Amino acid sequence: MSWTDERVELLKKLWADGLSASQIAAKLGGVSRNAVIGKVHRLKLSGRAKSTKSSAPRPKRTTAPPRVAGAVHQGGGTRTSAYGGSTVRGGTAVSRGMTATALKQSPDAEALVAPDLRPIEDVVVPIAKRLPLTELSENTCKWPYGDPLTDEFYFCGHSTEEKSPYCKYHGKLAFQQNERRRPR
DNA sequence: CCCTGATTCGC
DNA sequence: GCGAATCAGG
Repeated sequence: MSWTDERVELLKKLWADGLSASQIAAKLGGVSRNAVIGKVHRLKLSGRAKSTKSSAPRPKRTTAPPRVAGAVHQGGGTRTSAYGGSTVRGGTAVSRGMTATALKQSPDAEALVAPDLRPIEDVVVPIAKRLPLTELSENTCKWPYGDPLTDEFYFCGHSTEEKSPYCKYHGKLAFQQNERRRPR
């Protein structure tokens, strides 16, 4: 995505409105927050009220930072699928949830349907961050909410635990629900 | 840890 | 010019 006049105008407006770089990046789409910040600086419209620095001016770097080819940091651009084929303890929770919804015709399917995307017992899931797909990163929970075919579709977005596509709440829920399910 | 903006520098 | 990598701070 390139910086068209319109996108620059929107950037200026949102920046002036006090939105953070990542928020602006999300609204613009197709760019990372770094890209936004970089553009802001090039446009020379940084220095917005707040002063983060002042003490200890950043020393210049002498060694070039190592660059990893194909690496993706925050924000937009190339990104692997949220579903990515990654599994968690015997199957994706995503597919499990979808399967449960699709299996309504099965006699005892009711036991499968309702609870699947819901907290159980005293396990409380804090309010989801409701991130769109474009806002997910490697470390955001990819537990889906809503119907992918509607506008009401978003992801949990909490920080995930290491090596897990889900946050501690959804990783735990998926695990516990899986164990509770008794085949009869 | 999460986030923020700032900076450098390879492309 | 662009933006990832990195830094410094909250």
